[in-house]
Amino acid sequence: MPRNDKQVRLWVEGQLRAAGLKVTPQRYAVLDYLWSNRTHPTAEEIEAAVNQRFPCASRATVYNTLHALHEAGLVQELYGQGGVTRYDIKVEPHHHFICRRCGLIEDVKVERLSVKARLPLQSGHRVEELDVVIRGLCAKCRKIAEG
Amino acid sequence: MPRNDKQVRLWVEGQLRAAGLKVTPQRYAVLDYLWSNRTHPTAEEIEAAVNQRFPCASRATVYNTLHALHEAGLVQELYGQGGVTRYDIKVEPHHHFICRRCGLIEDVKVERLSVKARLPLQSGHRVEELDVVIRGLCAKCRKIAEG
DNA sequence: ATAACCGTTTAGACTTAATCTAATTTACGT
DNA sequence: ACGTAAATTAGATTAAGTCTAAACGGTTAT
Repeated sequence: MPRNDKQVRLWVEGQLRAAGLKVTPQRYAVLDYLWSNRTHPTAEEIEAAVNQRFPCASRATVYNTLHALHEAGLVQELYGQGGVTRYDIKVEPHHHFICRRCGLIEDVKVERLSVKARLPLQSGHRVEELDVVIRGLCAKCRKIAEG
Repeated sequence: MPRNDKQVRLWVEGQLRAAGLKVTPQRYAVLDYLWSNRTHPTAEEIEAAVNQRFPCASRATVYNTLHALHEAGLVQELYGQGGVTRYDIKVEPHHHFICRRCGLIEDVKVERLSVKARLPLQSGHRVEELDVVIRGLCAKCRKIAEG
C-alpha cells in the first residue's frame, strides 16, 4: 500500500499497466483522484476535479476511463436513486450505507456484515461480485423525519 | 395470498388503502400489473402495459404511483447499469442476480444467501432495507464471453 | 528521418430516463 | 349530492450518459 506521493504514482501506473491500459495523463489523473478521494464521486465531479488545475480530460474520456477501470476490476460502480452512477476505488472490500433522503453514502466494513452464499446460485451463471447496499435514513435525516 | 381475480382485486385495493393511497384506476392498474408480472419491468414497460387495453395512465402518473408504492414499502426499486430503474413487487424477500452483459435479472431465494449484520451499523443511522445484488455473467453470456 | 499504425482523446451533437408545471379532473368523507 | 384535498395530465424541460468522426500521440518498421 503506497505511503507517499512517489509510491502512489508508481502504484497508479502499475495498476493501469496491469489492467492492460496505456498510462495517459487523463487515466492517471482519474485513478489518482479516486485513490485520494474516497467520497464516491460522480463522473461529473471527477471530471471537474481532474480539470481544476488545467483542463486535460473531456467528458467522453472520463467516462471511457471509468468504464475501463471498472472493466479491469479496479473501480466499483454504485447505482442509486436518481440514476447517477458513483465511483469507488476498490482497495479493500466493503459494503455501503445509502441514505434514501439525502443520498449520503458511507462505507460499511465487511466485519459488520457477513454474507454466506450457497454456490452456485443459478446453474451456469458466473458470480463475479456481490454488492450489498444498506438503505435507510442517516442520523441527520432521521431526526428531521421523526420531527 | 390471493388465489383468484376477485381476491387479487381486494388484495390490491387493500394494499393501496393500507398505504394511505386513494384507489384510482391508474394505481390499481400499476400495482395489479406488478402483482402479475414479476419480470422487473421498467417504468416505460409498465406504462406501455397498463395502457395497452385502453390508455389510462400518463407517464407522470406511472412515476408518481411507483414512487408512492416504493415509499409505502410495497415495491422495490432496482438500480443498475444504464441508469434505468426497474420495479419489483415486494411479496417475499429475495435477492437478485444481474448479468453485467445482457442485463438479465433473476431472483435469488434468500435460502441461498444469508446476510447477517451486526447492528447498529453506524451510530444513529436507521437501517430500513438490505439490498443484495449478485453481479456476473449469466450462462448465455458466459458462453459468448468465454468463446 | 519518415511513414504507417493503432489505441486514445476530443468537442459537440444526440438520446432518453425522469422531473416539472400549471391547469384539470377525481375519489371519497361528510 | 357536495366540497375539497388529492390525483392526473400533456407537454416542456433537465441532465446523465452515449455516440461520432476527426485529430492526436506514441510506438515500430523502413
